[in-house]
Amino acid sequence: MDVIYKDGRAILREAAEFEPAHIFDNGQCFRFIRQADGAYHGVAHGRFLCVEKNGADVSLSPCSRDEFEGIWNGYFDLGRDYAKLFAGCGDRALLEGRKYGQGLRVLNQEPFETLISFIISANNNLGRIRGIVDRICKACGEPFEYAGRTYHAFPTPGRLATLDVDGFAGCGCGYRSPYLRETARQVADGFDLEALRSLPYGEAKKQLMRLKGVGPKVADCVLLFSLGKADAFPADVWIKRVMKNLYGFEGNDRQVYAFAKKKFGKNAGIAQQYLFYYARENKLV
DNA sequence: TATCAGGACCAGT
DNA sequence: ACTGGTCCTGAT
Repeated sequence: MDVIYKDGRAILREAAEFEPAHIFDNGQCFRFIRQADGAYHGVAHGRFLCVEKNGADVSLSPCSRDEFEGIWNGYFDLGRDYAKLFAGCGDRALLEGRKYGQGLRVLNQEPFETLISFIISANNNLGRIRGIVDRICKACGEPFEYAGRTYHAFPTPGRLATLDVDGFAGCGCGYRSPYLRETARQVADGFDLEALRSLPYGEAKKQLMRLKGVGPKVADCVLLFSLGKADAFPADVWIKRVMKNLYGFEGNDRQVYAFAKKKFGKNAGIAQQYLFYYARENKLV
């Protein structure tokens, strides 16, 4: 990946495998919002970032060399060569999905933010999840200024644990409020999310599911989107429909995972993201 | 002990 | 009336 630094920006040259819309509007991330001019504005790692595509180049700003190498390179999973992914897999649906979804990348987000966001995602839709997460950040996330505007970092576990159930409910969390309060408190009290990185997939998933509001689907999302487990395969109602329609496979979460692991290998979770595109293009969902 | 099915559940569109 | 699931309960 060719990167140049200029005027406080990092510019990725000829970034065919980086398409902001496919990255930010696919449901993995809730804090980057499309602006009227097509750029995406968001907050991660306690800082503001503007992401926009200019022709074949991608611009990240503000972004110094240190910020790129220390934060965004990892956040956007730029160490992985997506062009080579599944190239020889021979699976028609997946290759079609790759084509339609080119430029999609699986982010490496912050584990606590991902955990809380996906507890909120249960029985919910993208627009509403964004609203709830935004209100939570405004309620107790650290404020900071950028270009004359105020933004909020995602709350630390300690800060989020100061919200009571009514506080969560006031942000629109509904019946999830007690789950969120309990989970925030558990993490604030020492539940070590980072430690899960070094555990094998199955063990890490079991640990996550001890937290309130975390079932198999939410656990897989946290593992895939924030803990580097590319084989985690979130089995939601949509992907189950895809599995049935494309592969004639039906089963419970565990069976879907086993099938996906066998079929798509160690990057099954990334394959899952592309399969959505195939399904969408073919009006299967 | 493990697995499974069924109902309840906020709130915005 | 619908929603990118989870919790709880009771049954096998």
